[in-house]
Amino acid sequence: MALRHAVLAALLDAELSGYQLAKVFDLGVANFWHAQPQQVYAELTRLEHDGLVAGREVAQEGRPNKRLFRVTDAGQAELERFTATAAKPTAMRDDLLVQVQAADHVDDETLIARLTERAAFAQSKIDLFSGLLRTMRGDRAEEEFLRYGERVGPYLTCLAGLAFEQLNRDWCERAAAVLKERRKAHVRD
Amino acid sequence: MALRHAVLAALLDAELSGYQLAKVFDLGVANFWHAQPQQVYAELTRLEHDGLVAGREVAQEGRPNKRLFRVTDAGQAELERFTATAAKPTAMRDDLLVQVQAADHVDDETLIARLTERAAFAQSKIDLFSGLLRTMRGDRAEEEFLRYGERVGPYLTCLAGLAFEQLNRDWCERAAAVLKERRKAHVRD
DNA sequence: CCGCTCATGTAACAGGTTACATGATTTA
DNA sequence: TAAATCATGTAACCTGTTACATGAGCGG
Repeated sequence: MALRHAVLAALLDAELSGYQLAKVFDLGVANFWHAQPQQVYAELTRLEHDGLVAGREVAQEGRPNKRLFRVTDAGQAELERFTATAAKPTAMRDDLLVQVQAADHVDDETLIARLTERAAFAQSKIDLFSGLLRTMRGDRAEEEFLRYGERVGPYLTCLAGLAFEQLNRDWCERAAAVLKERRKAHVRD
Repeated sequence: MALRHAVLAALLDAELSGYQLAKVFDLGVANFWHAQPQQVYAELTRLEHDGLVAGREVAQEGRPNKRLFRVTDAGQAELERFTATAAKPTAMRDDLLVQVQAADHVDDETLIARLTERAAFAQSKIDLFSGLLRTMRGDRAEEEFLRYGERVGPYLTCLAGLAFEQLNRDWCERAAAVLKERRKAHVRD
């Protein structure tokens, strides 16, 4: 039961439709949680059933009608309760790490390719997050925004996402460099 | 089908029993993948059935017998195939991030407590990983080990784990500091 | 004698992924 | 005219978590 709270947290800032929420939790954008659209729709149904969010139908012209959801008082209370419980640390689970663990026993050419791909992906997320942060803080300096800004939650999670992707990129580049160096050393043998 | 490859990768270095593997993938030690013991045993059964690992019974005195597993040629080939396929980037999924996303809408006292807890946990993993790295490289300098060491896969994944936990710790401390500062600012209003 | 480590599992459940389905409108 | 976007779901499946079960030896 974790997606529930992620959805509630996402709805704190604005009324959103299932479709918009699905995009928030999509791979490209997700800075604090990730989920498939199907999961989001299913969760919204459950949340509404449990009275933690309330939806209202909005008629649109030229495109399908949509339902906008907002957090109810019960939903707010549930978030409060959730925050009070300890969050168990995320377990490391990344295919790329498994592949690197197997280095020296698999083809390093392909492994270097995987690392290079991932570094590029991380870079694109870095660009995305940097832009989001700039938008959030507007013309204020970061320190000032963090002290006096009206809402820092999303900013802090975005900072985490940025740092994480920078780490990803740097580590991938380092690992790729190491494997390349070793190939040269090996050839010399 | 990801745990399979993690198990295969773990068995590259040594013949291990299910029990030993379970510890490798346990929360405390896992530097490249995490899984419950039950999952490990189940996966081993499947891997053996598929001929990717081979187990041999080892009789012991004073304690239960155990089965040691090693990677077969087919298992090696499977790992090779796996490495050739692109690994999809890990999706961010951390309860703590959700809690921080909701900051400004929930009690910051408890949130700061959560962040402090996590920072301490991260620190303990930093210590653990630092020790593992020292053990792996022995008396060699890191650069030298990475260039000429016989096996760098585990070292690289451990480096990733270390960097990740350092990031965790730093971010948690930063976020907690920001929330504390804001409480002061708020009181002054 | 209590709890820990070694050693291996089964069963039920919760959570997440993939595939499939529909249908209108806007953009290239 | 093909593809992308808006908008919402169902169903089957795979993966991971939690609870439970067993049994011997070892250390405090």
